[in-house]
Amino acid sequence: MVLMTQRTTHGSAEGRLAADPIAEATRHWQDRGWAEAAPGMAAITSLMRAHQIALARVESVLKPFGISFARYEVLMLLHLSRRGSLPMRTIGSRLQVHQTSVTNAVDRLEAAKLVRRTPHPEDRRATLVELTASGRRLAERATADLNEQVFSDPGLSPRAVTSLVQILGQLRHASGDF
Amino acid sequence: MVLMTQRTTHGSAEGRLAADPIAEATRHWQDRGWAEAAPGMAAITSLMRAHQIALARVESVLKPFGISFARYEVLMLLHLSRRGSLPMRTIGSRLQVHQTSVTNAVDRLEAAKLVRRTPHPEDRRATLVELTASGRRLAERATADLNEQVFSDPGLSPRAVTSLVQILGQLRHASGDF
DNA sequence: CTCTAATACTAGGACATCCGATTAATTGAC
DNA sequence: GTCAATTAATCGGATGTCCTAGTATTAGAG
Repeated sequence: MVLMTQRTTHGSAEGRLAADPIAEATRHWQDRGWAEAAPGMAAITSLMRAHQIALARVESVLKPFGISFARYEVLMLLHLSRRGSLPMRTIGSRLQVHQTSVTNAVDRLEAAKLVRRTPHPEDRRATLVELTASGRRLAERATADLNEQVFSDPGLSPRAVTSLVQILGQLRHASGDF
Repeated sequence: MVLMTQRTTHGSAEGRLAADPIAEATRHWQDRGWAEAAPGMAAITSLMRAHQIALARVESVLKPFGISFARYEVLMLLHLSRRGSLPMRTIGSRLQVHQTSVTNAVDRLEAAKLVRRTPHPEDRRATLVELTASGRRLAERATADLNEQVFSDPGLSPRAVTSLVQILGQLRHASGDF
């Protein structure tokens, strides 16, 4: 997930920490005459790696609850909705994932009795996904832990956090995310 | 991948574009008394979504070459190495992925004759992965396309790109990535 | 009202990732 | 030197994501 590099181990004794893989990749790009694309490569590669790190942190907190981040998102989407229920289709749109991923997540959540599938009253093609009492409890407890263990201290200064959200917002906007 | 929100469709005529899902999530967090964790939640959620977008862009460029980004990374790692070959183990360390993911990627690359497995001359436990001529050509062509279609214009101003790399660098560093 | 087009979901398959367990080979301690 | 601990790979299994159908059901055109 980090794209080439060169963990320079030359340095001193007992293999001191490797250099930043992304800085090394940038150097490679420049040496090969791709200087114009180097910053973009570094940005995207950083994004991939940071995502991997953040996801791992989040999943480790959710692990005790027996759910993945994907399933947590479905749970919270329902939890924060007025009725505590939404059509499958809507869940996919809000989370921006493929329909089949929703089917998959809901299958597992339903097996764990955290949600329940109900026929949509007005559209017989559709299925409503409804939070169960235990699903709601789990969503609240998981959020408390996530807020405490990850979101309250994401590993960046408040300024950096704001800046990051702003920049990624630009990127998302440029891709029609909103 | 975006965590709750509420695609406000209230507005005007023909359902105007939804509001930013992450801004909405932030509002929900604040309304529920989780203000302290809201920025971190927004940052991590933005990261997840931006990653998804960036990955999709990259994969669409690589698709014609018949490889995924994961396999492209392995190819480039070998391409940029001195000998054009590396032990499986090293590939996993550089890319920061599990050993089994490397086995998986190399299996597919080898099936496509883009790399070749060779016994390590000094350590019989290890296996060297070596780039084939066609693997090297593909790496160069894929990089040319990636540089041109994605990295040269990642969807952010040069200033934002620099800032992003810097901030994600902090985050990676805080997680011991380098 | 009827028939085609669009929509909602599920099924099955391809990939990628991680984890735990297993096999083979190398290291290091006594 | 010999044996336990460590290290390198692979295998099988669980998840998650996307894609391509395929099945219902609803909507819209005529």
